[in-house]
Amino acid sequence: MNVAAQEDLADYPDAWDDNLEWPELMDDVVLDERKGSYEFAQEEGEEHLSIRQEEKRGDGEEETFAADFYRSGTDWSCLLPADGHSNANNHHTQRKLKQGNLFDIWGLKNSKPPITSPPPPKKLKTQIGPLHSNTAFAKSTESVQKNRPRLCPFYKRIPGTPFSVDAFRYGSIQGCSAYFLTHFHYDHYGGLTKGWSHGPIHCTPLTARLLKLCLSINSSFIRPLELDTEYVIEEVRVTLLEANHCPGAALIHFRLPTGVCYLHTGDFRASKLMESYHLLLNHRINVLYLDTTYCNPKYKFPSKEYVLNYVVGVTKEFLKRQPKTLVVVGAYSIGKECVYLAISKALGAKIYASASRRRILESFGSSDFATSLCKKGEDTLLHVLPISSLRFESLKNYLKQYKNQFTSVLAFRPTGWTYSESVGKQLDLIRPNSKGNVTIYGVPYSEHSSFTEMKEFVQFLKPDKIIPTVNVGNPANRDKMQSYFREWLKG
DNA sequence: GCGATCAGCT
DNA sequence: CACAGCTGATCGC
Repeated sequence: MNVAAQEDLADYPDAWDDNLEWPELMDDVVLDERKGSYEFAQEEGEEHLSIRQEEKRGDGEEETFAADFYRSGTDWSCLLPADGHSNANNHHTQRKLKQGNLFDIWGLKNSKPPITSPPPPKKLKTQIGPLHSNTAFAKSTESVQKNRPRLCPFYKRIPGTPFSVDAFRYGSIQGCSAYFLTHFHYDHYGGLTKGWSHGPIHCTPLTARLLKLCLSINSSFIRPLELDTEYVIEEVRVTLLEANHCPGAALIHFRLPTGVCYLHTGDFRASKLMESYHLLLNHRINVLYLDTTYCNPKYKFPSKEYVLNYVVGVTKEFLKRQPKTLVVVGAYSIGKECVYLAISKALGAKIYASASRRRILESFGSSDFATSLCKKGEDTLLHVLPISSLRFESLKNYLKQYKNQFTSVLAFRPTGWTYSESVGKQLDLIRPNSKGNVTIYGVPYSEHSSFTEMKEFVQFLKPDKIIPTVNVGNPANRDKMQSYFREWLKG
């Protein structure tokens, strides 16, 4: 998930009212009138304007994100089309499009020319006036003045429970006595520091180890929960399920004493295997908190296996032509390990990783890493590096360290990004970017669901209600996603 | 001086 | 736009 998107939502008044009372699931909802004044920065003024318009549309009734979802019940059609969206759309056409072209990143030939747009308005620091001063979140006036106050967005709380999910950046959350962490990625654990003392953190045993290893979280606040095991926490039955994301990532299934069931996907890549999870087969999900990272049909990518095959094939071919090649795989802290494991197994090569990365990989407790990691770069042709170092200049310099053994670099940048309608599964169309003796392949290895995978998962699950947790920062996006959900679940 | 946080960047 | 951060600057202690 993206931090900026979260921030966008954090700016969305309704989404972070800590005092928001959770409505009964299917009841009509009238949310409290928002109080407090806002001074919106120039920077995000347009966004806020569109939000405010949205709030005000209708006959004096509030039309907010939370209200939309909680009013909707099982009837998707009651989500009214927005009148005020021309504004939002305008805003988007004006937004700067400075994204690197993904065709370039993947080295695809049929690169579209970049869309030109007028330069964005100058950014100004956001300043928000006294806001939610009646909540536990209103920090000292100075910090409120200087930093935007951050209140837990409503979609990070589980109604009818004292639980929050992936919400550590908001200090002590009022009414929250158990904090859940779906997986160990910064945008989900952000805010956790070794001084954490706001309540117990529930997560998988692997994530628990990383909390201690990397963040020095006090063990007394960590509650490891085994996968596929039901725990009763605060009278709620809680079960973690494998999420097919990064190591230790879990879906969280909540079953309340009332029988109401929630599924929070955290970040996940939906798969057919999940359709055999007993909990998902046997209990109707009332609300699905869905990782909507790629909730757009333009996001298509092949299966992981397909991409791994491709990577191994490219590597073998390359080594035939250039036997003295150093193979580099880019990676974040955790995730995408399969890319270098696949190469390692195919070539029978050890994997070099920095000491800090080895500590993390070894903590996974997997026999794969126990046997395949090595401590010295000279001992193998296969290295894992931070994905940020996969640039020509950096790799050229890196190669110099090993100039006695290697004369060229073949690097893979696994990314979930794609927006190609035409490429789809045609990995043959991927072309590397080369400069001198450094070759970089961007490959579509994703640890989030493709649009189709997401759709099939939702259609299998048939939840009463879906709350997207990603890309919810602007109304147009939310409406678009809701219309997909409606389409998927109709009939 | 240190850790935490933030804007900007990829 | 977004992945999941990283970097360097700034803030608070």
